[in-house]
Amino acid sequence: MASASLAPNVCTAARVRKASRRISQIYDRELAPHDLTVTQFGLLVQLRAAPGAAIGALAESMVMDATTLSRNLRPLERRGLVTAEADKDDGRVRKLKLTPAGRATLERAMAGWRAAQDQIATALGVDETKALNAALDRALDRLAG
Amino acid sequence: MASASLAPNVCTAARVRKASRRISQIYDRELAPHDLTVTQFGLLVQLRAAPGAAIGALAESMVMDATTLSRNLRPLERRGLVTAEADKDDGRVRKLKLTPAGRATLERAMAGWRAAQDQIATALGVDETKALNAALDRALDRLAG
DNA sequence: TGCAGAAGCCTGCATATGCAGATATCGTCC
DNA sequence: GGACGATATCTGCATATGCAGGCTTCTGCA
Repeated sequence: MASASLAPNVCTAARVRKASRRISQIYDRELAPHDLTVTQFGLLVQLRAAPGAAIGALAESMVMDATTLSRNLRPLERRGLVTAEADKDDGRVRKLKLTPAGRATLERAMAGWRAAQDQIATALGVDETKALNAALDRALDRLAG
Repeated sequence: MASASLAPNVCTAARVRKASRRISQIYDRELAPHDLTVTQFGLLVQLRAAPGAAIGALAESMVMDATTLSRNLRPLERRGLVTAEADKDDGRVRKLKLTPAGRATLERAMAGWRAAQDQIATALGVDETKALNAALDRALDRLAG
């Protein structure tokens, strides 16, 4: 019988973390010529889709701690790709927006993103990629917390 | 037709990174009472399975940069859970081993790991969990590089 | 033997991640 | 109007992650 010491062989965390590292590497390398990490690219995409979002709401939608997001924004603000101005109605809230430079950088970086996405699709196959995406979506939905 | 601006909606990186954050959080919280992160727990498990492993080989098996692994070992060495001694035959190599304290810590932490694993299995269901694990394994295999 | 290239590991740099706790603001209840 | 709890964000701390570049050691070939 399988002993308890073999248990970590079925560890979901080990797998998803490995996959995250590997896949992040692929995207990071394609995005590097555009001076963006995959994290930063994702933030810009989110902000383009939801201009004026607050940090807390954005953090929740990205399944990320608000403090992490707050700090991840720092390099983008410093480079002038994102601005954060106080909400008129609620002094606690910082409303995030893409600057024109941020929008332009995102446009250019899209080519790198597509290249990375193609690498994944080529390696896994289109169907397997879709299946993986769907499985991850289901997991995220069920683990929402 | 779907415009290019919607493309990131099908981004595999965003999904796997979100899932990694969420799942890591679950494991980290269960392992925290044992003073281990999920990364550290994983390292101890690997070293128990492959005593005397070198950093490079271990890094490759964990799909992790060798420099990252090197630094991740630091807290474990400092706490006396892991030792690294020079290889007799090759002065470049550091052979990693679990100390008795490391082994004992791992034993105790196994309960936390099981609790986290149970949370995943309960939320996703056993079949879905197996399917997700299998999909991640396939992806890691195809993306090996 | 000696040297050139490879291999293994490290440091420096920058970002990524989350928890605990602090601060400021808002809303509400009295 | 003021106190109190809730909310939004930030700081301090520690670990996690990978790239560029450097040092030491090994290996193979001349």
